[in-house]
Order: sequence, then C-alpha cells, then structure tokens
Amino acid sequence: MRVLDVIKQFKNKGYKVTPQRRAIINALLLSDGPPTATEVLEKARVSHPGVSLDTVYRNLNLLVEMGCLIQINLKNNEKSRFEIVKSHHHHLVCLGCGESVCLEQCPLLERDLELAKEKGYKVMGHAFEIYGYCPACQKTV
Amino acid sequence: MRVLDVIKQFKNKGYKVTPQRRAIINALLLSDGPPTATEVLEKARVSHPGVSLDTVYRNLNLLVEMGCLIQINLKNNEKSRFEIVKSHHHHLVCLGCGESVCLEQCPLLERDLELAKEKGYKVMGHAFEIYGYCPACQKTV
DNA sequence: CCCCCAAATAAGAATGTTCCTATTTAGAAT
DNA sequence: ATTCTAAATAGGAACATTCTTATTTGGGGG
Repeated sequence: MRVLDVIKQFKNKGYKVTPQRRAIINALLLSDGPPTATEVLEKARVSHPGVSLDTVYRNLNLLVEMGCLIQINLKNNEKSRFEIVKSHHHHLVCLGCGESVCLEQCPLLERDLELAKEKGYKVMGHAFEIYGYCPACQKTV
Repeated sequence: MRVLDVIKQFKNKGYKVTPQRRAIINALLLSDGPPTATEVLEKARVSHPGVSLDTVYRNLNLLVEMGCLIQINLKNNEKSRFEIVKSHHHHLVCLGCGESVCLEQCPLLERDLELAKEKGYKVMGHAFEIYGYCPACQKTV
C-alpha cells in the first residue's frame, strides 16, 4: 500500500485531496504497529503542522468507511487503534496493555446479512473483538 | 428474571448488596427496550434518589462481566444500551436512530478461542455488532 | 450488639471522540 | 486565470464514559 494508492481511492470516490489528508495517510504508513488517533496526529504534524485532532478523527473514520483502515476498539475509555488494511480481519485485544493479535477469519455469518436484508436494513459495516489478558498482563495482577 | 435472582448472583460472587444496586436492577427490569445508562439512572433515582451516574456505569459494567447484561455498542459517541440477558446474542444496530435487532447466532469461532489459548491469552469476553441503516432512517436521508 | 475493613459510593475531574460553526479551499465551470 | 460552491478544516464546546479521591457502609467476627 502506497500513499498514491489511497490518494487514488479518494479521487475515485469524489473526495478532495487535501494536504491534511496526505499527511494523515503518510503518518499511517510510517507507523510500525497500529497507531492511536493522537499518534497519527503527531506524525501528521511533522509534514503539516496545522492539522487538528478533529480532522484526524474525521479522516480515520472516513478511511474505515472506505475499507482502507481497520479500527481496533479497546475498552475502558482507551484510545482506538487503526491498522492499514491488507486483508479484512479482526482482533484479540488485551484489556491490560491494549496490544492486539490478528484473528484469522471474519466470523460474519451470511445468515445475519440475510436477516438484515429481510428487516430492510442497509448494512454499512460490522465490529468484532475478543477481549482478554495477554501473558504479561496476567502476571502483573 | 427477577430482582431476587440477580441479588442472589451478587451474593454468590461475594459482592455486597447495596440499595443502589437494588435500584439499578429494578430500573433494568422495569424498562421496555434496552435502556441507556442515563435512562437507568433516572429510573433508579425513583427508588433511591441519591444514586450517581458513576455508580450506574460501574454496576452496568459489573453486570455485563457477570453475564447478566448484554451491552449494545452504538457508534458516533451515542450512548450504549443494556439488555437483560435471556440468552447470549448480538445485535444489528441502526446508525441513524440507534434501534437494534437481535441476531440469532453468536459468531464466535472455536478456532479463535484456541488461537487465544495458544498465545497465552486469558479470554474475558467479546463484542460483535453489525451496523447499518433501518428502513425509516434510509428514507430520512 | 458493636467494631472493623474491604468494598462501594458520590462528586467532580479527566479522557477519548464527536459535534458545531465560522472560515478556508480543492477543483469544476466559466 | 477567475469565479464559484460544496466539501474540508480549525478550534473549541459538548458528550459518553471512566478515573481519582475522600467518605460511607454492608456484613462478618469478636
């Protein structure tokens, strides 16, 4: 995944290409692990100092909607983390330190999508997380 | 499910039985749909005026952990809703109005639990939601 | 019945995220 | 190039939820 690939997706979908967006995409690609929104903000401000946190959140959400990012929901008011999509998947999340392990398979059932259709719902996405404690955090208790 | 059933569970697990807890359980049982935390607060204050919002959240989380409640995570900073457990299940949630439809089957895969075990994780729970727009909210757009 | 203390609570501060509004701007049309 | 407009932004307010700390209390043991 390159910056230009994401830019291309923005153009295809009719979204504008702003310097803030370039900076945010760059920041995401430069991170090692899945960063939090504030980590993205910091990295984005290197190339575009004025970016606001709101803009970061707005665009992270947009990228999730576009299918370019996976959002990892932690618990206890901890910051979510965002991972560039290679293939669609979900996470096993540590309640202690927030680290995550990728799960192999998306558990979304065909039956549920049919049910949604029957009920007249227009499905936009889904979320799935398994919560627990990693070996290190179990010792800390 | 009666108030006394939940009270019994509190005692079994070594938790204290406080008037606030009685009021909260009452409030949950008196609601028609799955209420939000503030709706629980309002109803609980009828029987115990002094209850604080923090106490409501603390006990709702405890009840989820105990397996007595299902938490329905909405998006966009909307309040979560809490449903008394009859049997374990998940929800199809409307992004517009927050209404939810119960899904028939929990999609948690045995394979994922094995993976968690291999990685040394102690699994505490999981979350699954499908997001979309209900028929009414599709028209509003 | 009274003491004791871990557990529970109230109140408000703090945190993560979204919303509101006035201002700016990308990119299409001229 | 210039103008125009819907989309995007910055900044701060608002919101849901959790955390911190000092105080209270349920319920077990003397």
